[in-house]
Amino acid sequence: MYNIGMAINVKELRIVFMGTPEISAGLLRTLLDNKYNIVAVIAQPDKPVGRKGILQKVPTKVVAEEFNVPVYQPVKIRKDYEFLEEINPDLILTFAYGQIVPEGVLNIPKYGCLNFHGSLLPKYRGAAPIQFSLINNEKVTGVTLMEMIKEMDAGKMYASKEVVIEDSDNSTSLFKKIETASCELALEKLQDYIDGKLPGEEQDVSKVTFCPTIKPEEEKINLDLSAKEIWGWIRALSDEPGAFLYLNNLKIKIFKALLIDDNSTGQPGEIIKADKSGFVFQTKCGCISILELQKEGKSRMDYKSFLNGNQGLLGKKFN
RNA sequence: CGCGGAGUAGAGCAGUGGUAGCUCAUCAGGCCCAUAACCUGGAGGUCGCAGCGUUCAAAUCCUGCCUCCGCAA
Repeated sequence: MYNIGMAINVKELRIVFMGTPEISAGLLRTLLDNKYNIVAVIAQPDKPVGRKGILQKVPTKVVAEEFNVPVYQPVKIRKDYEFLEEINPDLILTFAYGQIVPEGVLNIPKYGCLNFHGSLLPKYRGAAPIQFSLINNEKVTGVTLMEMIKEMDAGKMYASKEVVIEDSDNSTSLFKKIETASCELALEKLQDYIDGKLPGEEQDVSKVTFCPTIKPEEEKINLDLSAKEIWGWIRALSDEPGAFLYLNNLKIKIFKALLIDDNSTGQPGEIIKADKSGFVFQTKCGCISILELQKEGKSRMDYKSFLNGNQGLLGKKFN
């Protein structure tokens, strides 16, 4: 559709990269390592991090500075994007930027705006696709290279790459896998896109699902759910921020667990085993074996260490 | 100065003034068809750092600092 017959190397195009977190920084680094001409990086403003509230550079900014690429961090891109006109990009790539990109921006680059989305669209449009693929115990997810349009995550899909979810995966490992897949997808398909070889496929509206951001109150494990669903939440919230339950009024974060069975019934939250052979609690339907956890005020530890210092838990209940 | 918890053997904890203890792990030996089970014995800590603080006596009280963690942002 663009310049067919006239070879244009994607690496010669002026590309603006928009993204903020670690996963985005990984893709940015790959593009820079492969000599893509990133002329600017747009990221969320730096935010205070940690107990002390120290201002920390966002991950994409760190990478950009390493390669001497100018960084822009508008508080509201919706209102503040005239600087892009001067940069005059040919193409904009976005991956987990964190703000809605206004239509005014979408119209600037001649080759348009592409987004990397961490799911196989049309499933899991929205903010937390990677976490929700775990919450819903998906076996396969992936990353989709898509056209950005006004409606969020609704544009044409140009290419995608599948990622297999193992039982041992959690959010941290799955983010890493998606990051790797995104890098491969970029290197394999961006040139094809520029060459006009990717027609793009409209999303099947009947198959669209959405995933909202996870609210802090959802980090508390809901004992009305089945063991399988709880297991999904534990994996989705691990290693950060950690799904938790209360035991004796103390917050216990569960970082790693196993689904032991998904049909036994009993008192939800009751600890039915607490010895060397395991630390298991019952749910409404099935039970879960805790492998790594953290008591509030303490650091993360394996279940054997925890039980060593916290004896007599058999029969007690999480709530 | 946002609130709070904690730093004692490799790990998890107890120990709020008087010669440092428990559980697990570890090592040696024993029992057993066998064992992650059980029995016996051993090794392993200047009790986060500093004050040459208070005291006849400090892990324990006081002062300052460092580090880790939960919450709030």
